[in-house]
Amino acid sequence: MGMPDTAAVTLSGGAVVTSTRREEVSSRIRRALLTGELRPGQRIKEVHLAEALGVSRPTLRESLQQLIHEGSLVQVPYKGVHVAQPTAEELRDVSEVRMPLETMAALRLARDPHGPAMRGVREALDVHLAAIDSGDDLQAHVTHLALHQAIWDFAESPTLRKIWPLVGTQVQIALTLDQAVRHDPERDAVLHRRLVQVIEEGDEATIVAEVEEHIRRSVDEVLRRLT
Amino acid sequence: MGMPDTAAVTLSGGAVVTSTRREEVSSRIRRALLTGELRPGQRIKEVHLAEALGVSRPTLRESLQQLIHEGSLVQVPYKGVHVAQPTAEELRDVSEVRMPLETMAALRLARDPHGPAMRGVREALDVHLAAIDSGDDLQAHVTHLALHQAIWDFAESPTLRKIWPLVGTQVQIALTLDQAVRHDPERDAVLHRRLVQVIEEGDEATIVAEVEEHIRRSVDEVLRRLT
DNA sequence: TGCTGTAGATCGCCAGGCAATCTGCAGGAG
DNA sequence: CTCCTGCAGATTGCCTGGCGATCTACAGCA
Repeated sequence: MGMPDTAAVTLSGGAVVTSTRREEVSSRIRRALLTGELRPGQRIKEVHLAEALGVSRPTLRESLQQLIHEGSLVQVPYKGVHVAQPTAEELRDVSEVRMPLETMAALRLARDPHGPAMRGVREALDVHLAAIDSGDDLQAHVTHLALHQAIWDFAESPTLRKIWPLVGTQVQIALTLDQAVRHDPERDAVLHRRLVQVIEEGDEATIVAEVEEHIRRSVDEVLRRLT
Repeated sequence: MGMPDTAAVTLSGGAVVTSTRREEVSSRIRRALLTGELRPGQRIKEVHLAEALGVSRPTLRESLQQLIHEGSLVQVPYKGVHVAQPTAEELRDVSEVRMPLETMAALRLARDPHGPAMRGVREALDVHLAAIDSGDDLQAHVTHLALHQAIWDFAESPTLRKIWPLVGTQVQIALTLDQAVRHDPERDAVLHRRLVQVIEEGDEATIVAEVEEHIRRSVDEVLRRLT
């Protein structure tokens, strides 16, 4: 069997290792979007980026298709690809869709408050809290997104998992803009701690209200900064 | 200006004409999935399909990435690409997510029951009814999907529009399976007529109930046939 | 009968290149 | 002086041809 060594060889590459180059490239670009290395509206030149990533242009283009479909990137024929730059309108729209779905995810989690899924979410919360304490703004940002993604992921719905990128990246891009100006990490900690706790306690009505409130608050905050 | 002749040349190509070859290929494959020309589980061989479509392999691969992301196709590294074949579990899951979203779309439409959006939905309904009357099963199938898509599209939410493919293709693949066995078109006509009418009348509670009922019924029917 | 190994098919990826299209800027008309 | 026109450079869309990696199937052997 050829599996073992394939896995062993790639252990020191970085974070997660994907089996194909294309996936690797996608992850790297996603990461760059997270860290703000690629900024909203920024133009992407294929040859340049392909070279920087050490892959051929066709392979890069396949990767870009994925990210374009997720909404992180936007493609205009013969003009090129640029990082998405959601308008206030679009952010409101995405949050409206996000509410019932994240609520659904939370309710699913609440059905087994002490199972492995909920443990995974708690863990994501802890990591986020630790990042906040450490004072590393970038890390706080990344783990913040990871916490919300964990809620979607651990809900064990393949459909929700497929939808998350569409919703998550818009949120992420908006927050990335914000990131430098980010303040009041303490409040952030309190809010997320409470969110997770409410899910664990499992009262449906409270969960619905809390998730909606959480999302609404988050969007409002971003929108206030955009205007 | 170089636009006019570009448009003129392609007038006789078929339905909608996309500016890039890649998009053209994507549409064609989507269409093939709709008509059942490509069946669930079927393996796709790149060279073969590229040749059949008259494009190069890299271009086809870019197209495939899109469809893979939409969930119509599934890619297994070094094994190849095949048409998705949702399990009963996945179909239940997708319908659970579909309910709140299609409900949201319906509620949005109901806010302006006589506006252009609702008119578009009505039109889609009429086309569907006409197809049923004509006795053309394939056309009935296609317009059925188109009607539901219209509900999502005319809700004017960019996020819903982006999510639709993820949800719609699963439904579509399931229904395609079913298509040959499809019967009782009269009942289908009644149900969809009622669905649209309920939305037009605009009572929120009724809409919520009707959409949920409609989706539940549809999924149950497909699942019954699968087992 | 069950396992191993080899050959063919297919995929992942690359290099290099050509035509179509967009963009920016210089030059001429009003 | 402003606005339009036309050209050159940059960039994308797409193609051909090809090489190594990996999977699958079948034949030979224990």
